[in-house]
Amino acid sequence: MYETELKNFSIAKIADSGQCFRILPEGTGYVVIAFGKVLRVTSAGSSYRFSCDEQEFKNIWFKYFDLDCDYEKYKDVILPHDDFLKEAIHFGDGIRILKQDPWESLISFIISQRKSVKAIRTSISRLSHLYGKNIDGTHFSFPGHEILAKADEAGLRSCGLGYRLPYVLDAARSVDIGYIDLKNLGKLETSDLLKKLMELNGVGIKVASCVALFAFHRLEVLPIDIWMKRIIETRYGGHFPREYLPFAGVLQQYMYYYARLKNLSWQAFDYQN
DNA sequence: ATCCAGGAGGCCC
DNA sequence: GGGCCTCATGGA
Repeated sequence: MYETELKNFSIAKIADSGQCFRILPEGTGYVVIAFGKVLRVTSAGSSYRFSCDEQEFKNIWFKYFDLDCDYEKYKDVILPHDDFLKEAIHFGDGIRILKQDPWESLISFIISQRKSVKAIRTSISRLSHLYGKNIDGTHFSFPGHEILAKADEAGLRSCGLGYRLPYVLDAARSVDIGYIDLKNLGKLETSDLLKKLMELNGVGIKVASCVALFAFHRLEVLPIDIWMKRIIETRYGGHFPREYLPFAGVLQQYMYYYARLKNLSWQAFDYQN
């Protein structure tokens, strides 16, 4: 058990921010399944309790939650008349950009295309139960590439992958044979990282951007999904403000969370697909 | 029941 | 390079 006070940290908001799919409400708190481990998180007054010792917290979870980054500073970059971002950052205070496992992120966001966050969670949960390791009796690790590369199609189909099934298989095989070396991708410049990821069938600019942002912490990358398209179109006249570009990924996360959870209306916005 | 979802590939021009 | 069309399926 490790207990600590944390600023700008909300496990609930992070769990529902659409960047990760295996932080789930359980009991009075949340359970995080990552790196083959299970971490329980509960709030205790103004502090948080984590179900691990101090050493594990500092070795693994401190980095994962990006706790050495000060998120208060993003309030200072809001442009004078940008009430939308002001609202979004206020509403989403506590969100952080995680540093997730690149392999799990890659497969997760390949699966994510044209799926709701809820449906993505379901697919990844099934995938883990079917091919992952039993960690503690009830939670299963995300399966490694060596397992998925040899997975049977019937099993994969039962995970609800739909037309993304060959994409997942191809990616697993590409990583398994070393065509994609995830350990070394982090050394690449962002544009080269995106290019390399997009060599995979089923990985376009949006999925590559999510992996770059949520696993490789490239905060300048701006993933544009249907929600961000609507936001940019209706709130920013079709162009994401260039003043925000150096950390567009972070600001985008507040906007996405705000729009999705407030279920904003888009007036006459008719953009679809 | 009908529509939507953290999109991408394959055409065609 | 941009404009359409299609893709399988869970969730609301």
